[in-house]
Amino acid sequence: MATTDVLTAERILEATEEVLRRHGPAKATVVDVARALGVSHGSVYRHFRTKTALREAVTQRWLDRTSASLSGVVAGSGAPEERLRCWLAELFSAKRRKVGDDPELFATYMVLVGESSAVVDRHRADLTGQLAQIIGEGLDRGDFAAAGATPEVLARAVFDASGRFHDPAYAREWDQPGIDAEFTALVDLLIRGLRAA
Amino acid sequence: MATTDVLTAERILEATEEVLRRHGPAKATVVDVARALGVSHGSVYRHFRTKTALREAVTQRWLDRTSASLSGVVAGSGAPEERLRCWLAELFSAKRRKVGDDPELFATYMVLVGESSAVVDRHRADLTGQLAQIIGEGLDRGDFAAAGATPEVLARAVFDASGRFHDPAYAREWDQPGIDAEFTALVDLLIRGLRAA
DNA sequence: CAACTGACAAAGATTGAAATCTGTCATCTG
DNA sequence: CAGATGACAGATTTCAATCTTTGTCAGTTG
Repeated sequence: MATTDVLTAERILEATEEVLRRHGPAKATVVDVARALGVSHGSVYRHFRTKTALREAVTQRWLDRTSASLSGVVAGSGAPEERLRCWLAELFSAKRRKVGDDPELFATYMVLVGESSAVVDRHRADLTGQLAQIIGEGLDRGDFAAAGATPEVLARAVFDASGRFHDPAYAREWDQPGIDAEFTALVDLLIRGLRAA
Repeated sequence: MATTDVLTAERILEATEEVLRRHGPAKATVVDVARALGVSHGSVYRHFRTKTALREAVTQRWLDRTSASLSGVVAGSGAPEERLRCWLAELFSAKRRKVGDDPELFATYMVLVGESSAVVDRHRADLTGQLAQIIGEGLDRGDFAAAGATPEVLARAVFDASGRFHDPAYAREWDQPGIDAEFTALVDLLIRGLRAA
């Protein structure tokens, strides 16, 4: 069976996720990953130059799963305003689901995210790119008014403004009562700011 | 001289700030504070029940200085829109000045702030109260449109939305090039969202 | 010969005994 | 007698010895 006897980067990433889930970020060693795969740790180093590179690859995979799940909303067929609302709601709810379902695993990924700012910057660029796509369509259709700004600048502003509802630094506030009302108030304010006068 | 021979809470707070500045948050002990004042550490405990209470009081003093410096803008006489812009700019620049002038002291206060969430909640309530004051006036004058929301809800939305430019968690991004343009883009978006249709 | 192994040096983490700190309180002092 | 002291117990921190991990590479295996 090719999936169990050829050592690929993919299989290593899978095993690393499992080890991280079991042991947490502090105690997950390269030797643990190798043991889980039944190989020597030297073999892992053939696919990832350093432990840091391995951790970054795992982090990227995790973040990319979020980006991918949102790209469906970008490609959707509704009005831009509705898709923007939906995109922000989906981002918030996806993050909230991740913390709620497995807080320890989420904490693990928060540590990894804190370590690899380049990967995070890329993820942020992905997401603001998706936002810029939606906002750009809104401008083209005349639903939104740019007021001198490009879709990219507006996307970045919307992304920053909604940080409290997707930045993991605020995760412990996401189950407080009233959070949904605060989210709605913020999104309403942003959408009114984008709308054509 | 009353300022040097009577042991007051105020003098203890002053000495604590000095000790924190010198030693940092991890190595600042109650005995250090007492030594700086020339008293025994038992005397410090007469004014603050625990070391935690002392740290919280110092943190509150520090945060209150920011609130106080902004209240001038709230009480100002310009148009609400201009005062809101000015308030946000002043908050951002005050925070930025604090990191820039003495990064180590700022890091010290970031540790303290992370410890005492109740004090931070109060500070946030102070600041959103100031914002609500300005926004409320804007609504009264007809410069702003509520769209069904109270000044408090809008204030909270504006405060959350501008988090990247005042939350210490983002401090390391505050000297990146382009940050001022991003700040302006965000504030423009928020103000357009608040304006009467 | 491409993929893997495992012994190894250097870097980093763990541990537990000793030192320091927090918070209390019986006692002292002006 | 209000306010300050300092000795003390228990909690926390430090530090150095020891053990684990990372990353390399000469050598093995299919």
